[in-house]
Amino acid sequence: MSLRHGLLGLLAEGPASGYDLARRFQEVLGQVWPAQHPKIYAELRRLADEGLIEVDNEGPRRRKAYRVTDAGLTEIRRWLTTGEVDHTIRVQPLLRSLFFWLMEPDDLRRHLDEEARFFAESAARYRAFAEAKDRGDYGDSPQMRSMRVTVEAGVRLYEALAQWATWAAATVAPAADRPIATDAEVETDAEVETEALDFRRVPHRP
Amino acid sequence: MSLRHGLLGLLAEGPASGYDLARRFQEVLGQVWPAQHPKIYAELRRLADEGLIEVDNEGPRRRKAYRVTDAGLTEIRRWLTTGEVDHTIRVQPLLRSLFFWLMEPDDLRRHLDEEARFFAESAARYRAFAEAKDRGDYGDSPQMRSMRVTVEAGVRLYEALAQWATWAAATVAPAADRPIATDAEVETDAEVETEALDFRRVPHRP
DNA sequence: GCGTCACATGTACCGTAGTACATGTTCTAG
DNA sequence: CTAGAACATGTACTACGGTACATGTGACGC
Repeated sequence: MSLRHGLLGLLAEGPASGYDLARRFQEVLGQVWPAQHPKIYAELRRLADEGLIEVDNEGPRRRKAYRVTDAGLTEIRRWLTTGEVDHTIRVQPLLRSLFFWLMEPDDLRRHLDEEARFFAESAARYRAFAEAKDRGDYGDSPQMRSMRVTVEAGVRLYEALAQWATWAAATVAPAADRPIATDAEVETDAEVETEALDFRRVPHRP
Repeated sequence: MSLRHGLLGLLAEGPASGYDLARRFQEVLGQVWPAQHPKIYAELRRLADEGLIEVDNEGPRRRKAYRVTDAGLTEIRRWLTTGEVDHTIRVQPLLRSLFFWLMEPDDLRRHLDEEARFFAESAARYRAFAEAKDRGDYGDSPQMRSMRVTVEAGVRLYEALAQWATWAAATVAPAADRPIATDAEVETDAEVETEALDFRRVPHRP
């Protein structure tokens, strides 16, 4: 039931259409909280039925933008302050790691290398945004400050995973032909060529 | 479709009943990959229908233990080496953090303190197990070595989250009446009173 | 001998996530 | 002026996870 509150929260920043919200979800939360447009449109209708949001304006191409109502604002605040936090972290690579003992050392090594690279790239992408934000590239609204905090979590989480994968490769399937890397050496500073995340607000084109 | 492979992987360690598997999922993966017994029993039947597992023995109280077949072993190996890795990390606290700007500073501070405490405790619990393992408390099977790797990820992930929450509290809602903590100071070494995780193999009582 | 706990397995239902498919509209580049 | 991209919204179906409910069995203490 988080999609519901995710939408409510995004709408609290300003009116947006289902299409806008789908894109924002994808850009900002793509790796962290995927949501498909069919679900978004359906949920928006339900939220509107319950009076938590209402149509703000209708634009070209059947575009329909919504805004939160007072009831909606109350609800998202209630969820944030008194709602149960779901602490499960569903990370498939962790599940897989339980079964590493079933893999051929070569396959495992290759697998962990790829994982490390992927996580390091993700971390670098998030860090690039964090740094842009800290330079002031995106202004300094309260929403931006919150997003900065979210992005920081992304950076830390992906860095942790990248370093874990590297550590795991050295621990579980040490290669004779390469030096065992230590955590310090694998700092994910990454000169990785990263396509920058676009966290800018979706412009409202009414 | 990870439950399927999770069960296959656990059964690769040795025969077990649905009940055993439910308990192991809960103990080992409770916070990371929850799975309820109804789903487990259903999936076991499906796996048996497809010939990936078969009944090993039937015990008292309708107990039915399964073991993997060769086909099942092949399948789990295939999944591990060539199956697509799902890299989404679904962490509700991250979603929530996007909306921190909607919270009262006091509520937010309280919230982040609680989160930090929770994550630190989780990290400490996993670390306690990791240390026990490193002392040799649980023997040294290949499975145990894999589990050690999984647990290491848990430790790192929860530590990262704990430090993030503490950092966020200091960044987003700094309290006038308390010093701003730095990352270094909040090392999650935690003298937290933790109930140790029980990672021992579920004994087979036929 | 009886109550209670842990063992052990299941059915039924609901809500949500994901995928495939379908459709109409405006803008822009050639 | 037309092809294609991007905008914009939806339906239908499938897979999956979670909760509630239901039932039977063996062990153990009192």
